[in-house]
Amino acid sequence: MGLDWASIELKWQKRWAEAKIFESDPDPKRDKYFVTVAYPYPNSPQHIGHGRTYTLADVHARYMRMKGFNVLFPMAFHYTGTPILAMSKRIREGDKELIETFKSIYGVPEDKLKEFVEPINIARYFHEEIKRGMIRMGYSIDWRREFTTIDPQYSQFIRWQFSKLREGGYITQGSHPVGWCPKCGNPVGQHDTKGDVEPEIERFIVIKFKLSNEEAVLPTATLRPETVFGVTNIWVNPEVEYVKVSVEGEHWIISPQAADKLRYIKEKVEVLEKISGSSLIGKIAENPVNGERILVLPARFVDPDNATGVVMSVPGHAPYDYIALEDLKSREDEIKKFGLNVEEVKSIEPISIITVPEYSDIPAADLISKLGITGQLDPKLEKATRTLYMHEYQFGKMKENTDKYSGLTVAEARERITEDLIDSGLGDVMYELANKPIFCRCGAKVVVKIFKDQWFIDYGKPEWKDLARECIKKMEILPPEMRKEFWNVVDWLHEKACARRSGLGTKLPWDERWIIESLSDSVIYMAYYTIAKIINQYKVPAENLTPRVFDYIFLGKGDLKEVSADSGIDEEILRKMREEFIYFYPLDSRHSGRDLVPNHLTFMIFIHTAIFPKDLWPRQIVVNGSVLMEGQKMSKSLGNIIPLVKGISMFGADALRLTVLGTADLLQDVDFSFSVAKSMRERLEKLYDFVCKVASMKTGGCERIDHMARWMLSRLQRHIAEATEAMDKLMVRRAINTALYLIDRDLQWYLHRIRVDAKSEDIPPNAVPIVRKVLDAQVRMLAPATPHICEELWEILGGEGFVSTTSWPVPDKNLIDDEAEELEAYLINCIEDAQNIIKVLKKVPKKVIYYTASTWKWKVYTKLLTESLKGKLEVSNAIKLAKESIGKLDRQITDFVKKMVDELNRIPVESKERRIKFDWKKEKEFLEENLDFIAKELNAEVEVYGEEDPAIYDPERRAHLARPFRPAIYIEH
RNA sequence: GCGGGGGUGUCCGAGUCAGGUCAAAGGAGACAGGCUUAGGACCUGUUGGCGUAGGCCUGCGUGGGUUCAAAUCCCACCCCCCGCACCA
Repeated sequence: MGLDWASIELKWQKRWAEAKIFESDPDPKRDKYFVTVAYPYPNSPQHIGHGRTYTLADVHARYMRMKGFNVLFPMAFHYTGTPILAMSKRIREGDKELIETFKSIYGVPEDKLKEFVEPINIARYFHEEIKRGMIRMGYSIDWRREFTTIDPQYSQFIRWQFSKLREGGYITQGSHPVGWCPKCGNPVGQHDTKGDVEPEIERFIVIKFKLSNEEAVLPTATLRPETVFGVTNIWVNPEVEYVKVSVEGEHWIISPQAADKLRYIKEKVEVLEKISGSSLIGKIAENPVNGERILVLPARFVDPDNATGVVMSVPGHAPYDYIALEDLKSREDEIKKFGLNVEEVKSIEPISIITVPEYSDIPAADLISKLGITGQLDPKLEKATRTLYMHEYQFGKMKENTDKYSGLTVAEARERITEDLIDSGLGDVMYELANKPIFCRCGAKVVVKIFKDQWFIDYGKPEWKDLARECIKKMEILPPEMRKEFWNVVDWLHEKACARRSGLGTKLPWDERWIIESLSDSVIYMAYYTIAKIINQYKVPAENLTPRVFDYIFLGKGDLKEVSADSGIDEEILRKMREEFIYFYPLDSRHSGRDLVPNHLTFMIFIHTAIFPKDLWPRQIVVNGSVLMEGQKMSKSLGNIIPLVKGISMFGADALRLTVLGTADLLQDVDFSFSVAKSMRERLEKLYDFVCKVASMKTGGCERIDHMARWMLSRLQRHIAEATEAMDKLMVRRAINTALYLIDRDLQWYLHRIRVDAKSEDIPPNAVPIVRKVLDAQVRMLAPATPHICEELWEILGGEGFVSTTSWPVPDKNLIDDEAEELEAYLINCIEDAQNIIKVLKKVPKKVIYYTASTWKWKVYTKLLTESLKGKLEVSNAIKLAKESIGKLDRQITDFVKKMVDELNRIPVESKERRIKFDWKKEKEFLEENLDFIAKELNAEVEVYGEEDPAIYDPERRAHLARPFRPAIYIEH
């Protein structure tokens, strides 16, 4: 069986489009609500994971629309960036893996694939594919405002943005190390490398040890410059050939590999001559910080491919150095071989310069013996080094033999020494890839290059950070846990490169060699949506969109007539654009995945504060987690990426929407699974069947409001309130859970209860109006999440217009009926108690007898209940109160009071407040009214007596156990 | 390291913000029964321990604390996942 989902979806998508209900224009009579979501990068089709963020934004838009707002929810496409470029290059080169991905996972047709050699064709293809998917998911987007980030008009907008930033002093220029492909002549990111490795750049401090009697230095490279005070010798690898190079006029002796690398870092690097490593052994150098005489010694662990290939030896605090030194000292032949003085070498002892808690003076030695390291090529040395590095950095203090750094923490000392060394020319900086080797897709080995005169947006500016903080303070951030994270990001954010040399995008207005990078041209485009409609409509030429035009529209600067004359844009069009912007801005809610928090979302905040006045800053950010596929991360290599359109054809758009929204809280990862999606679809089909059934039923003439009707309607109001509260915080999962499952559970109970007299499974006619009320609310509440099926159900139920534009239900306080709910809870308890006893008895019951509590018990109970609302009950006081209210006291009474005090001190205030309103005389009456139902549930005969009933049947003397809200029970078997 | 999220029963996973009716929703699996030629699907029941009366004991990463009362609040510790940029 099952529904024809596809035709229902198409039907409503078509009707929505025809009725243009999602096209929003300024309407001064209505409040606006502006929702955006980070636009997609069209280098692949969207998959189920992307679907989550967009669906959430759509649900939000739909919810606000039902709340009566004039909602604007637009969409655009982010063509800017290099990955598309890299992809087309790979296609051109016939990359089998990528072609296979496109063909089999993404389903790109052969003829289209051929066009992918042009980057723009990749973008155009996936743009259309993604857009189709969005329409098929039922997103309520105003498509009139669509654009791409390489539209010339948009480029004008971005140029305006950058001019503003530059005017505001937010742009700086400087040099920066980047991963670099020497062959392509471009910086490389993760997507440019073989195996998608992100180049990690490590910063070494080079400390220059001048050789005695020579015009050359041995530049040792280290990550721990503060240990220079503990240097006992220098290590070079005797089996390696070194070179003497001129580095900006200074002579360095380094490995040839280091010389190659330096070319990308230093201005002038020239190799002068080759020098064998062994010939360096025995030379004397001078420690630049204290003038100590330092001997050059041999060590095979020295890697010529790492940094300079020259290492300063700090045996006290570096396990490698310690073991190498011990090694050498124990081998006289080796010492002699290099012509060294045995006594001199043997006299070298580690120097202790740092104190670390729980370590001796020579921490390196501690770790060596602890880990049982035996030689200088032992792999455990790596671990020892890391451990010590971490401990000293965290807990270490500089000793008194470290000159002006003594007493500082290691962390402080490192910073200060680095600065001092570089300032004095005794030190320098060298970069190295931490995760080398890395290869560019073209095959060349990636190096580190200082990228000259790079343009930056200076997110490190303190005054700017203050503005950003102010914006965050005023903003709503959902879920609230994320606020802290934004706060931290602002703290550590610094200069961010904002332009690059290749890729699609907009050229920097003042330096056209550069293309504005994609995280920098996507920060205030929400403003552009407001005018994109008009630009598209009137086909406003890009060249007319001058900076003065944007100043006028977005900042209200200048005079309409003048701006019109100056730009050549009609006054009317200009005025309209200004109107749209003023009406829809600021942005009310921005949605994205949590991966964009440390970059895009924070940049958006920064740039808004730099360009717009405070009343136009964004008002809310909503962050959601990602989607796993059957418990695993989605990835191409696992082949578990399901394109969204495929998901739609498998489960239907609504079931898919429900699955990505209803199975995890905002921040948590959704674990998508086929079985869940399938059960969601089945759940919706069940709802459909039920609605059809109810819609076809005759409504009973009299709409008698009996106990169960009151109960059902009361429960419904609570669920509406709960779902509304949840939606307001975008806790969509909770809202769905309430609207779909909790309401249904109560509805099932309601139907179960009222069917007691009816033989058939049909709903009694007088209950139909109640059921319809429930369904009406349920369909409205589900409409944002599952719009297609809800439109269908809305139509079946005879609703007016579209459910998408009808109102969200409002709980009716007058229908809240505490008594009905209390009575019903009471009944369920009575049944469960009896069932519990039957279970323990392990007998089939013949007759179940309930005894309700006597008048005096109720009197005392009511008294104690009143008293307990004032504060904690004490047994002694309670006994006094009991005596007052019934005028006597005996063992039975005190036992009862003790029990009640215990119970009353345990139940929540809310239920006490409900109970205090309860008319206890109804207890027995209510049980009697429901005898048939209880009998059916327990599958036994049921009788009810009052504890004081003269005609009581109580063979086992159980009646005296009766308590208010808890009748005594006797079960005959 | 810094920052963020998280550790719940056989497993997955709610509950934690607003402490109490929480032995802890909902699934899955397992077991028993119904249906069926059989399997599947479906339905009913059981699924921490003890108990011939609605009860008791143990229990929500570990250890403390606050409280009449803690899965929920506070402190410390252990473990897992994610981010730390020039990449969308």
